[in-house]
Order: sequence, then C-alpha cells, then structure tokens
Amino acid sequence: MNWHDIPSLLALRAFEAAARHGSFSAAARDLNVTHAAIGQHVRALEDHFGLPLMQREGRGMAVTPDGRRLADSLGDAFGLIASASTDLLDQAKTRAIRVSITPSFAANWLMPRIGGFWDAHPDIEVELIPSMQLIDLRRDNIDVAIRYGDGNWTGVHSTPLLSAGHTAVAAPSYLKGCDTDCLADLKGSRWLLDGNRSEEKLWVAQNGVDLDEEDVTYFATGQLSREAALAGLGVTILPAPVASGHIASGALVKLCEEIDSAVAYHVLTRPEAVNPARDVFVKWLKSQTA
Amino acid sequence: MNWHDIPSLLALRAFEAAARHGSFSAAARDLNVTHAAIGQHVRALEDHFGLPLMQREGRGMAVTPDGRRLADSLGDAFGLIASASTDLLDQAKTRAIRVSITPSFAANWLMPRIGGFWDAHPDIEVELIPSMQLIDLRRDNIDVAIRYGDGNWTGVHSTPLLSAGHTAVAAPSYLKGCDTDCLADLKGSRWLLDGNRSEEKLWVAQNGVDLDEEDVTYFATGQLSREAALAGLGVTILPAPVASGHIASGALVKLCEEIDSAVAYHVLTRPEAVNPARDVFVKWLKSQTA
DNA sequence: TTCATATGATAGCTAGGCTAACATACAGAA
DNA sequence: TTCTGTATGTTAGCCTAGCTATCATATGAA
Repeated sequence: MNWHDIPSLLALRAFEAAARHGSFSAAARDLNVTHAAIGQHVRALEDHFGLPLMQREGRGMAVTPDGRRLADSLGDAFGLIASASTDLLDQAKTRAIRVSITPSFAANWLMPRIGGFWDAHPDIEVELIPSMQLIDLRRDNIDVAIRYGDGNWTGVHSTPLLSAGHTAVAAPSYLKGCDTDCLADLKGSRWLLDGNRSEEKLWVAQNGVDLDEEDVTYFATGQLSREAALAGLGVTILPAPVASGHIASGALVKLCEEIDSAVAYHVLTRPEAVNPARDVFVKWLKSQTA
Repeated sequence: MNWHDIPSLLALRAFEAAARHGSFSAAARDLNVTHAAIGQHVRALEDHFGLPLMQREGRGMAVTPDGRRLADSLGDAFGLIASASTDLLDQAKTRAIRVSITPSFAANWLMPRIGGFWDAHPDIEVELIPSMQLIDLRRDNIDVAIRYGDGNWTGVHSTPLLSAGHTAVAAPSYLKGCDTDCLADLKGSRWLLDGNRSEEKLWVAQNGVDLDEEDVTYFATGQLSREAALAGLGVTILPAPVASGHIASGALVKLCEEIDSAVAYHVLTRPEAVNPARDVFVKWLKSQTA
C-alpha cells in the first residue's frame, strides 16, 4: 500500500463528515472541532487531488461528482473501521477481568467475599490468577494485581486496600493456655517462618526477640509455614488480613499484632488501560474495607 | 458514526502495517517512521481495546486472534481508501489544465505558439479561459493565470513571463510616411486609448505629450482601441507582446517603445496545489521566452 | 433592515506523533 | 560458546500537523 499518494487520514475523515452533512459546521459538531478545521482539511484535499470536492451552495456546501465518489468510498472505509473497533470493544467488555492475587490473600480474604461481588455484578466475570511474584501487568495481560508491600512500585498505579501489619499466631493446641502480652513473651517458642520474608525477621528482632537464639524453622513459602502453625507445631507470623480468617474460625490464636504498619495490601492497575469492568471491580474491592 | 470509540487513525494504520508485516521494524520501513513509533501505537491500541493485539514471537511479532480480526478489517478499509485516492489522482491527471488569459494575450502571443505545446505534449489538454479581470485561482478553479502588471499580487506565486513595456503603434495608412523618433514626435496625432489604463496615460505624459492638449478618444476596452487603430483611425498604445504580432504582420507600425518597463506578463499559480501537468505547461511557457 | 448562521482567512498555540538514544532479547554464523 | 546483526522495549524531549480564537464576508429567514 503506497501511503505516499494517500493524503492525511484526518483530512479524509473531515471531508467525509462534511460531505455526509453537506455542511462544514455540522461536520465540525460531529467531530468536535471548529468549522475552520474542517474547512482547512477539505481545502488541503482539493490541493492534493487537484480537483474541487465541495463548493459553496447558499449557506451550506454541495459535493461535486468527484467529491461524491470519494466520499462514498470513505464512508464505506470508515464504516468498516468503526465496526471493527466497536466489535473489539464489545468483545473486550465480555472477557473476564484478570486478577492476580497471592494464594494466601485469595484464600483468607478474597474468596470469602467474592460471592458478594458475583451477586452484585453477574455480568462481570473475574478470573483469579494465583501468583507469588510481582508481575508485569502489561506483559502478563493482568488487569488488577493485589500485592503486599509498601506500595512504592514504579510503572503502576497503586492504592492501599487494607493495612497488613505483622501478626504472631499459633494454634490453641500449641499454646496450652500460655498468656502473652508482647512478642518478647514468646521467647523460647518454636518459630515457623517464611524464609523469603526478611520483614518478618526484622519485626521480631525489633520487638525483643533474638531469632539467632531461638528455635526457628524456615520454610520455602508462607503457605507451608502457615500450615505448620495450623498443625500446632509452633508460632508463625502472618499479615493481619490473612491471620484474621484463621483467628475468626478459632483455628489460630492471635498472640501479638503490629500497629501502624507501613506495609499493606495494595491494588495495582495500569491507568492508561481503559477498562470499565476493571474499574467496577476495584471500586468493589475498596468498598469491602470502608 | 461515533468517533469517540474509535482510536487514533494513525495508530490503526501503524497496527495494520505491523500485522501485515509481522514486524514492527518492517512496518516502520513501510510507513517511513521508526520502530518505536509503531510500538507506541500498537501499545496504545491494546490499552484502548483492553486486549492484546500482538505478542512477541522470537525476533518478530505474532498477531493474536483478536488482533487478526481487527487487522483484516483495517486492511480492507485502508484498501478502499487507497483505491479511492488513486482513482481520483488518476482522474485529476487526465483533466485539462485550466488557463486563464486575457483575450489580447491569447490572440497575439499564446495562440500562435500553443500548437508547439500540443505537438510536444499530446497527453496534456489545455483549456484556455479568456478573462479580463484578475481572478481568484482557487474559487474559480484555475490552474494557471497569465496577467499583465507589476507582479505584486498576494496569495499567489507569480513569476515574470515576458516584459511588456508600452508600445505606440498605428496603421501604415494612418501614418502616410510620417517619421518618428520618440513619443513627442507624435504630438498632434489622434490618440486611441483604453480608458481603464492609467499607466498608459502616465507613460505618454512622462514622454513629453500632454494628453489634455491632444485629440484623445477613450474606449471601454483595450480591444476596441486596438481595433480602431487597426482601422487606421489613429495612434494607440499596446503592451509589447500584443503589439509584436500586429507589427510582424504589417498590420501596425511600431512608432515608439518603452525600455526597461516595470510591468510584464506574469504567470500566476498556487504552489500548494499539486499538479504535474500544470508544472509542465508553466515550464513550456517559460521556454518560449528564453 | 435585522439577525442568526453559514463559510473564509489566518495568526498563533499545543499535544499527538515522532525521533534519538540506549536498553534487552533473539537467532544465526563463526 | 562467542560474536554480530537485527529485532523490540523504553522514554525524554522535539516539533509541526492540527487545531482554536477571532474577525471577516455571505446567505437567507423573519
């Protein structure tokens, strides 16, 4: 396709609108520009083709036979473009929004609540994608990601969803009635920690417990350390939203909780991506923590 | 047609080229932009539609099924636009170029020569439009105008074609052998002048003849005054190119001629209008005065 | 004649489109 | 395995195509 002989697509669009309306002013209103812009485009096309396309007729403009032929072809072409665009937008509206969440957050916070979203929005399908890492929203085609941290990530828009201070918990069977007021009271316990979470070790150290002098077992994932605690094997540390579910069910007991934590669960999105359904879901997420 | 839901036409063009080539770099070469421009456009479209359109595949890019559907529609649409544009350009190439000339210039300078142009360029049709006034090239759909004056017109490109100093002439039958060296020698003659040409009166006055003391008849048009002179009724003043034809035929005798005149015949065009045939004709016009 | 609404013309503004430059990734040749 | 050519990814910053604002003239209805 030799684009050299084809004039400005914006000029062609302006001309097609002017020809369809028989008026520069009406075309301007249609395209949200001034009549001057339409006029300039049409003149430029007449210069490019070396033929008059429209001419004055009273207050409006009449299309010449040459102009009529061009306008008809352009109408067909832009009609195809409009149809293809609309079809794709409709298709995008029907696809599930892809949400990346950590497995623990999904199990303990989101799943218990997602039924409410489905009830309220049966027209919006949500595809939950468990993932442990911070992903690339664009490359991985993710609409929303929920991640635990300080929210200071580049390239995405992040808003805090809910606070997630560290919480020390253990199974009732492990505690056997032991009383605790602070982390230091837990000295001598068996610690079950996620080897990846240096923040947890820091929190414990900052609260009077030297982990180097404690009985600590490090697990490859937080899920494994959590399951070990649920089995009554010792004390573990969970983010508050994850812990709350287990505590409510009585499977774990809250021993000590971090107040005013800098870390939280955040909602990550790409604002340049237009997606109304994604926006509805994010709004619902935030309504669950109000 | 709701243009609000339709993304940038330039972005759609970039995407169609990338899809057709399976490569940002090849599309860039096709459209004479950088691969970065293509990449940005495709990403912007993916954000607009909320769907991936192309994805990495080794060194090139593969089109997704959604992208393929869009690309096919765009290919059809841009094909229509290309066809319509090319057809109109071809049509413009075949139409006659419209040349506006004054009747006297046509009769005395152009018509004796135009046969040479037709012989050299049988493929270019020239439509001669006699007109007395300076016209609006665009409004009147004129490709070339040839006009007499100082060339200082706004809104058009003018280049001098041939000098056109004033020339005093009379029929041999009127002169009856009278000898002249300058205009002053013509005192006492009957002057036949175009009432519209104040420049001619000025020239005569500047060369020693007070027309207020002469026998002067003013005509409504230059043609009438010229025909009166051809009939032997007196002395008239013509632009040199108009006079030269009559002098060569012996119908008129040159009495006195203006040297280094500021006025000339000029070729007027609109450079913003693209028209190769017009350019060929203008080039030929200038070759006739080299 | 007056008034509303059209197009014509153009100086000047601005943001969409692009480039330049540097990055990483892929694939084939040596 | 290494090197090289060529692909895409990213982004700061430039710039001109596209537009607006403004004032002009022209048209047609009241």
